[in-house]
Amino acid sequence: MADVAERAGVSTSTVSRTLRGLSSVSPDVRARVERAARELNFAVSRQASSLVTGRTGVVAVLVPTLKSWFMGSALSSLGPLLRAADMELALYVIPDLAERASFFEQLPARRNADALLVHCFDLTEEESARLDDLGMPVIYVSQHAEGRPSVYVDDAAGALSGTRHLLNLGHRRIAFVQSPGATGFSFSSHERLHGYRQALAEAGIALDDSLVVSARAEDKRAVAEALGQLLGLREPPTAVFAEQDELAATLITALRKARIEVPEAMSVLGFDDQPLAEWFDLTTVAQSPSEMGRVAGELVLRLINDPEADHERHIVLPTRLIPRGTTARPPGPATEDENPS
Amino acid sequence: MADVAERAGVSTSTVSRTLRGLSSVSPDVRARVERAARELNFAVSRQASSLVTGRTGVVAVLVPTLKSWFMGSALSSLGPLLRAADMELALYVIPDLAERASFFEQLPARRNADALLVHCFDLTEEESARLDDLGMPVIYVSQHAEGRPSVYVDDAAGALSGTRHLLNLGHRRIAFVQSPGATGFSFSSHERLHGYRQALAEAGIALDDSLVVSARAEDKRAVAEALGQLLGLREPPTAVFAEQDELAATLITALRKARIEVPEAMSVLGFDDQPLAEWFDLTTVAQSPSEMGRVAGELVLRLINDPEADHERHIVLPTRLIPRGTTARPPGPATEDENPS
DNA sequence: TAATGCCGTGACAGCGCTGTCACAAAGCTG
DNA sequence: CAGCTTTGTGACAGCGCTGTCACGGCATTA
Repeated sequence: MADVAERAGVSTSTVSRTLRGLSSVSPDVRARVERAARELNFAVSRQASSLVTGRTGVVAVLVPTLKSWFMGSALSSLGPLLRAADMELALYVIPDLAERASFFEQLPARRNADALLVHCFDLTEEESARLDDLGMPVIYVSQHAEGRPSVYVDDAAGALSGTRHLLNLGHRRIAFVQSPGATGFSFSSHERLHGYRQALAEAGIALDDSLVVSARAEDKRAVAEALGQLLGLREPPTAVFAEQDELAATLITALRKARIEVPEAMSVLGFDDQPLAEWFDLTTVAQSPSEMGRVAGELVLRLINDPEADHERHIVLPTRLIPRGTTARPPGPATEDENPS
Repeated sequence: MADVAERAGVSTSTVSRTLRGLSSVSPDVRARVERAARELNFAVSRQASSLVTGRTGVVAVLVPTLKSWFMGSALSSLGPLLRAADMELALYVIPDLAERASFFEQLPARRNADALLVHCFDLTEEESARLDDLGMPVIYVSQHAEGRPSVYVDDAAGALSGTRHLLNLGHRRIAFVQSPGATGFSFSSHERLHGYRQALAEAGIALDDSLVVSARAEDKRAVAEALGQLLGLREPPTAVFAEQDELAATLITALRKARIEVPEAMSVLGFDDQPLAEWFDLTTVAQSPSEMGRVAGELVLRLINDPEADHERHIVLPTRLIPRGTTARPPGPATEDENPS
């Protein structure tokens, strides 16, 4: 910076002011400084300025993985947004519980970021409490954190409308398939199940726990077994609501293999609307992770600029039902069932 | 840090030495300092230390998007590796040409990282030259950069073995479908085409340019049209080699719609082995982006630690052919064709 | 016993910026 | 035209660390 100052014939103070875009610099000095900076290929050192300002210009982002469509989309919209605000994005990929423990042990983001964005982790209260002590805004994305700023999709409402759609088609026996993660069922999982149950209750249909089964989405064998449980019931379902599209796709594959036509003999409904859904022509409840990334990014920038302000703490995003080809009226005399007693 | 020093009854120098793990600290002092640091919830400020050491502890990573399976997998393996080496990962998502121009204009990574990892961009020579001036190691991932360190998959060899597989099955009319990106055909694209041609040449089959068509993978209509070109030939192909799995999946969908059985009437071969391939039971040439991320991460760490060392500049990763259900012998009296004159 | 070397520790400057204050010059006001 | 404000600029301390150097104490050697 001293070099630039010398070349432009001004003090380093003035160079600093110019490069930060402060207004109290006369136009010709500004021009001289900018030229000098360009000629010398100069860029301010973030390290040095953050040392004095106390702001790092970094947003730390915690994600469990980047392999999922969801994370990829969220970060793909978050990234450019932060860059436009002249912020860096420090990424922490925490793939398993061991890494997670070591992360919370060291908390490497501690003094090295202005805010933290935590994606989809379903943290324990203890973990959240540690993050509270970080001394920076922490935003929970795609999960609900009591009393802390968070951005998430309205899973319950989505599942509610999805289930209603199946009911409206005439289905009365509707199964729900859940997928547990490494630390049990996620918050989203619970909410979606809740929405499903609410829709059934609303329609006056008694809950039947044998219609709710679970299997890890990645484990095709387990999914097939879960399907088997449903097919072996005295009164099997005519529709299956899968908590995630991937699960739905696996179910469809298994159903086809068993020569059970989708949607003629069995309707399948997904949740997410990831690219796979289109390949499978899957009716699904869409959420938009890129929208979520954008909203979370905007919130984080607001919180950095005034952490005290009374921002909306919980931003809940809507879902949309996308009708495609895997749902239809149930087999049999559905017309008569449509106006139940 | 002063607080820790006071609490432990030592100087800040000693605290610094302890926390950096230098050996010249007596065991009991080390224990005292570590306890004090833990009790005060202290972590060193990277900004401050990088100011004096000149090393930022950051690896900047440039990616075009994170929505692709490829990027997600690469970063998912890179992330934990860098964290294990106590490095931060600064992510720059550059989705379009405008962002790209502005990135190269500002070069925000300039003094804020120790190394730069550039993924899949097919940079112009001018852009690469700018990066050379950055004063830090720059590693090109999944692309070939003349005279600069890079990590990429052996696309030509992969396409060669893929095409050979089709030839071995008895196919003689084999089409190749390419997908152009925003800046034309990628390096990989060219290499794969090259491998395809080489296999044909090797088998003594004359190249027929009408068998090489192109369509953007995302544009299903365009892919269908490209397929139409092939089907409208006087002597249509019996197999199609798609440059990417997504393209292959779109082709399969279009073929099914046209009631052309895969693989009975037409074999389809992909390239990538992304999750979609398994859903489509697609025979494909597999590459491993997570392996690539790992290798790139190791290389970057080596280059940071001694930039002058004579490291292997180009790391070429192998591909593997994954036989699945979308390739078969060509229709008709293939047995006779198998030993061509 | 004196000379020598090594080990563990502390003092202190300085990394590259920014914020504060001081100050000169120019523009107002009555 | 004196006295005020406003504007643009420079000097300088200090952010939180680390690297260097100096120094006291102990072990080793002649």
